[in-house]
Amino acid sequence: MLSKKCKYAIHALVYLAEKYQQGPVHISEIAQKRHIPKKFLEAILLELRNAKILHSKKGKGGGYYLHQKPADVNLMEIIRLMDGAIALLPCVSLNYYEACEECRNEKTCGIRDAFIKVRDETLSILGGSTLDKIMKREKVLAAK
Amino acid sequence: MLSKKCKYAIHALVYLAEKYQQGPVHISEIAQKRHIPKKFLEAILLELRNAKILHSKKGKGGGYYLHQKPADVNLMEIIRLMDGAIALLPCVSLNYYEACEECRNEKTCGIRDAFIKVRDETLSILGGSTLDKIMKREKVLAAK
DNA sequence: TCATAATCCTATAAAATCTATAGGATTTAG
DNA sequence: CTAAATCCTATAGATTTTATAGGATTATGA
Repeated sequence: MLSKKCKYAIHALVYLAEKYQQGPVHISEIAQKRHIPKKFLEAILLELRNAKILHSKKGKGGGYYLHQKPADVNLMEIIRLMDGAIALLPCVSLNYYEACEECRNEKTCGIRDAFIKVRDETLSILGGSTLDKIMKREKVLAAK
Repeated sequence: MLSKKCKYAIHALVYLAEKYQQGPVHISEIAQKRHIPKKFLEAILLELRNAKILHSKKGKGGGYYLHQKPADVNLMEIIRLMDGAIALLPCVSLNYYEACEECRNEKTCGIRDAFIKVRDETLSILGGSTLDKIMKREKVLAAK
């Protein structure tokens, strides 16, 4: 399961994608519209900014806005940033690898195989899910 | 990420699959061979037994053994039992569904789509991963 | 220049979950 | 009847998640 932090991040980014190139958006506005605790959201947006996914403008009239195009931000990178590994086991994680203590020998462990497949399928789907596509999908669903 | 509890369960079940139809196996033996804290493992095996995945024999000469054939136990059911939902969002979970608070309208939420795909692919892979296949895989890898 | 409005930043509180153990009750074999 | 094993409930300890507090910093514009 994704953490609330991660879900908040995704929702906030979709919101900002909808306001792409319309100037900085206040934390308060996003918090209110998406029902996210403001102070928590503040920390999340800061992290997204440090990761160069968002830009910010300080002071009066400031706020947050997308650094990259909505087509260039995908769910895989957001989740990795917020929650860490996407793989279900540390020993099959590409970005957060750790050896499993229970396995005596990783090379002969028959369990990893399935989790490698899950990892690759998951990365493929999430990597292809951009803010752009999510927005388009919302429009399609809203039109029904 | 799977919990340790879940990883322990999988390893214990693979161990018991290797001893299928060879009589009850002591908790202590599994704990020692797979480096799992004994008391923790005890609780896990009890849960697997209550779920009819394992059988047990009490008293002297007792222990645990598989209730079903290794070909009939798969990773999907083990993970669901130990960790709950396999889906990454509660609002796309088949067995542990909950509405997302952030979404105003689930029907028009563009985010769910990708997570439904991830869920289906994951269930397909884990559902097809039986103890039997894991054992066979270990033999193949060990022969290399 | 200065008041105001916003983000920035660190620390920490509160809650929930995960991991592990304690201790005795119960059952069975011999 | 004793020893060896699971059964069961409770709970302690550790870690992670969620959320907030409080002030520092920065930018705008009157």
